[in-house]
Amino acid sequence: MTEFSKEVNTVFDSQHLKAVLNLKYTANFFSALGNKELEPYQISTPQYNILRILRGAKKPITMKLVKERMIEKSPNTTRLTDKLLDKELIERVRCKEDRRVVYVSITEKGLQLLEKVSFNKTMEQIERLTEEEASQLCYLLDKIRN
Amino acid sequence: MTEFSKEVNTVFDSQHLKAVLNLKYTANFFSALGNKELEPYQISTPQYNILRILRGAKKPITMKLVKERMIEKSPNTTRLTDKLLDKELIERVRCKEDRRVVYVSITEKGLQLLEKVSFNKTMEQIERLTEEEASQLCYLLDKIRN
DNA sequence: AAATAATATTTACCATGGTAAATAAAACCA
DNA sequence: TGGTTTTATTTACCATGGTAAATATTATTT
Repeated sequence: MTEFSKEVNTVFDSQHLKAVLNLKYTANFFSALGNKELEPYQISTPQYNILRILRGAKKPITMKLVKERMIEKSPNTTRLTDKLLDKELIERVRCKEDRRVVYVSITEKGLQLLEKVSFNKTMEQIERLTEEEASQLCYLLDKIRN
Repeated sequence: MTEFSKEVNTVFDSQHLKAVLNLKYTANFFSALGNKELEPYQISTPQYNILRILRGAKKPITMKLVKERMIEKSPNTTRLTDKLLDKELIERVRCKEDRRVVYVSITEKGLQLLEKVSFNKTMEQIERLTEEEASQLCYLLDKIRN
């Protein structure tokens, strides 16, 4: 019996509701694990994601594009990039042609940090599923949402 | 192609990592949906969960027990119960024998609120899975964690 | 009995997520 | 041109999650 099912059993009955709670519980489990793995590098998961996006872009991109590529919602992007700026992991430049626009890019220091991060524990965890099971999980998650 | 997979594809390759991101994305989807469904009642999901726990207990229980039965972590329980108190949905009494202990219980008003809430949209969503698929999802989530 | 340890709860602090409003600049239009 | 609308970004506000420290009270130990 996993921890979360203590309350579940007192309250819910169907497999469906159990699945949703299990979903949240498991997502939370992985978030916590991810945070733990990033702790040595002093950045948060959303900050890490922004660095990934910037590395993937291979050139300065607008805040707008960063926001679009993030899973989470927008106005916090400024706050997150502020912190990455403080740590000199990214750079921010205002566009000369259109002064509303701000370009963001990853610095050498940022790239080096990304090199160092490896989500070993997370990998270990998710590899408890076979490749086929992982696909099956994705299928079920897509189906439950769409 | 779902929204989140835009970034996924640029960055990750294996089914496993895709599954973890899908997991977070889907959990987030359901959180947002749940918040939306509770909005008319002016309580948050964690507040709702506390009410459920208190109704389930059928008698005043200690803060300690409330915390133990919650999925999320502890010290915020005080903050959450403060808000429920403001709305007169719960009551709090300090134990006379052991003055460290605080008992919490749900009020009539709290019970009535619980009666009214129905997670229709959430139910609709999760019923896109068959009973068997829901079980399978639970199985996979348990396996990936344990 | 006094000092110390343990327990229950609260408070403080910091980072996040989400909505809405504010700001600034450009585009559009009459 | 002057006024309005749109777009890009930022700021403000509020609720949450997590860790750690503070407080209050009880239990234990010497």
